[in-house]
Amino acid sequence: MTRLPLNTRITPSRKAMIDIFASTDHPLSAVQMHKLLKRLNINANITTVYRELEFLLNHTVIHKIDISGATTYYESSEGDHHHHAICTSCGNIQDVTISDEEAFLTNVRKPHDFTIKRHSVEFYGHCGTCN
Amino acid sequence: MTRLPLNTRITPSRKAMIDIFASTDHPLSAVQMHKLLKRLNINANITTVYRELEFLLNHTVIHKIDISGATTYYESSEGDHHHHAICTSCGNIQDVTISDEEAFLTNVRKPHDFTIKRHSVEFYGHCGTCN
DNA sequence: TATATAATGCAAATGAGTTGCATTAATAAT
DNA sequence: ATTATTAATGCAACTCATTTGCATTATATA
Ligand SMILES: [Mn+2]
Ligand SMILES: [Mn+2]
Ligand SMILES: [Zn+2]
Ligand SMILES: [Zn+2]
Repeated sequence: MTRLPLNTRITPSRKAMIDIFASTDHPLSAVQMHKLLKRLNINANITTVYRELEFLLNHTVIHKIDISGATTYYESSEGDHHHHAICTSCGNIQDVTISDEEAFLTNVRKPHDFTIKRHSVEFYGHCGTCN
Repeated sequence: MTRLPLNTRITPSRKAMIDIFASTDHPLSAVQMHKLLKRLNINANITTVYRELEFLLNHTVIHKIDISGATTYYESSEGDHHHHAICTSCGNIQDVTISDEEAFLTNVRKPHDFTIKRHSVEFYGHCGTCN
């Protein structure tokens, strides 16, 4: 929850994107966000969407969900730390938590002198409807 | 270690790529592999390299290392299961093992009805020389 | 109301990876 | 050894996500 810089201007697309991320539990791609904005009659350019995603990432309002060989998704940084399960058949993304993630991290035998800043954990497989 | 199909032809670039992966502990990108082949006087087209990587992936000779916002790397499937630490400053990739990974997996609270086929774990931060 | 500059639109560029198609070459069959 | 089959390849063109340069617009501030 870093504060946004004081020189940050509240533009319609920025406000809308922040609101959308805050009010949905579902990850979104840049293109999906672009379409959502259109539906709200906010006709931002896709470039603007990408730039705003970058901005929100930089200020930890959102974070990335990297999917192997596919488009990047983004979701709000609100809520507890968690990871994702991605269906390789339909692309469906679901939340995954690791109970006692502390223990998991202490079991990581990281390279000598490596300082871990963040980690990324994804599970790939088939969701209920694709099984 | 799935067998390669019986109709698989042993071409110079295929043999070289298999050998290279088998004899190095270092992950390689498609472009790096392409350059390595050149140095061995094997002038395969970059398309051929991509196609061969796909082939070797399909037959589990190698596997992917997905790096957030960067080029994909590949490494041999030989050796014990492990993960990676990626330096966000210099791109250096190092192996990471999780002791008692069994425990880690049993602590994963996966979505109901989701069948996990594989998982991906990466650590991002700064390596020794970039600290 | 005027000013500074953050944000935007648009077109063009980038970069990784993919695809279609004609050609070549590894292997099996004769 | 020769021929036939088809896997593998080269090349150019393409796709797709994302980025960049630059001129223009609009938000916040004075
Ligand atoms: Mn999530
Ligand atoms: Mn490795
Ligand atoms: Zn599914
Ligand atoms: Zn480094």
